Amino acid sequence: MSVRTLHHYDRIEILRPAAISEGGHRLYSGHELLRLQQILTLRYLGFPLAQIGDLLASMQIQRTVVRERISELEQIESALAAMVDQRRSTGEWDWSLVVEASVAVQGKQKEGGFNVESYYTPEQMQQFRELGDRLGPDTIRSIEERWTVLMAEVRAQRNLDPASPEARDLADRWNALTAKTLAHYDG
Amino acid sequence: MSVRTLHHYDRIEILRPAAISEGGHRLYSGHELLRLQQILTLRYLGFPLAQIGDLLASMQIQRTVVRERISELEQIESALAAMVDQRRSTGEWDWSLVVEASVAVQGKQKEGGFNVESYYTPEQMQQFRELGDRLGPDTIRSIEERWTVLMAEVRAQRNLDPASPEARDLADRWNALTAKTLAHYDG
DNA sequence: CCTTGCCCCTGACGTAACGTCAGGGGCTAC
DNA sequence: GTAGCCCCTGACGTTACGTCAGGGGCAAGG
Repeated sequence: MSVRTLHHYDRIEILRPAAISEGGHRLYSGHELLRLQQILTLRYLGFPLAQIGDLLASMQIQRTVVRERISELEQIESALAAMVDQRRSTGEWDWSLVVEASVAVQGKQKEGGFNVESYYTPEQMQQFRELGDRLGPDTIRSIEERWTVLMAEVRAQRNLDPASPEARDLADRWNALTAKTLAHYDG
Repeated sequence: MSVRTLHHYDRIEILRPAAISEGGHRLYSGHELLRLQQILTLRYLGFPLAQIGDLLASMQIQRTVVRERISELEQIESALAAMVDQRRSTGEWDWSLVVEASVAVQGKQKEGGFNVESYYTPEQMQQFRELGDRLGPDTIRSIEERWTVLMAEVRAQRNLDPASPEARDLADRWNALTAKTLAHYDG
């Protein structure tokens, strides 16, 4: 990376410094380095810099949504585990725990099934619509397809130990899937 | 390929049309298509267009030299074969064929061994020096290294049937070796 | 023969992703 | 405090084309 490249990314607003020193120097933190890493990956895959900002924003939203979904699943699982453990140790159902688990399952899954729509807030859906306008229908459709795959994987793994490496490495897997997804645009 | 790309390659003089019609249209033949294929390969490997013209010129010279070398080896081989065949059929040495074979071997191999220098004419060496000035010492050195490898392969294969697919496909192998060679510049 | 439609021509200017240069300032070390 | 190295900004340069405008070739069909 050259300094001029950082200037360029700053000017086109895909990577801003975390802060600017009194002397006017750009200051970057680890967060910016991570973002830079993502930018370089997308650039290597042939994306124009002008699109990369929007792509990363889109992925950031999706990532947030997936993380929320995981924590929801963890809550459901712990509620169910508490209910079953109680029954196993006492031989009796603790009906308050049963109700709590029911609320967790019903409340989180809502219409049941894995309806993607229900996991986005209205504000997020609006953001997606605006992104869709900027990126074009084909691009956004392809992104959504790939994310459906990730959703399926998350669902398939929800019975795993939340403390397992699989669960902990989800961020890494997200990166890998992102790379795989984007590789298809390049072909 | 866009028309504008062809205009561009014409302007920077790396691919000229074979002819120009009365109406001013560029006319390309199979020869130009082959050259275009080479240009696109080099471009894919990351070479700037400005260098590609010189690189192709350099390779064209080397290719000619290698082809001459092959025909020399074929002559030597046929002279030796005639000599041995004669001895095998008559039981006697035909001394005129022995002399002919000796002249072929001595005359073509000159100082003996596989001294690259001895296979270039003074004009060709001069062309190389001029190319070296334009391309820089590192580039030309790397090209020469790779071509030494090709020379070794040619030498190793000189006992093969000249009509064999190996000999006939030398042009293809040249292309493959070129691609491999150039890939190293890219790394 | 002439129009229609598609392609080609040239020159000028635009674009992406930086690099280079010039003029000026920050920071650390001796 | 000053030398040396890095950073700043703005302006212009570079590569490999793309786009646009104005004008013409050329084959098919009326």
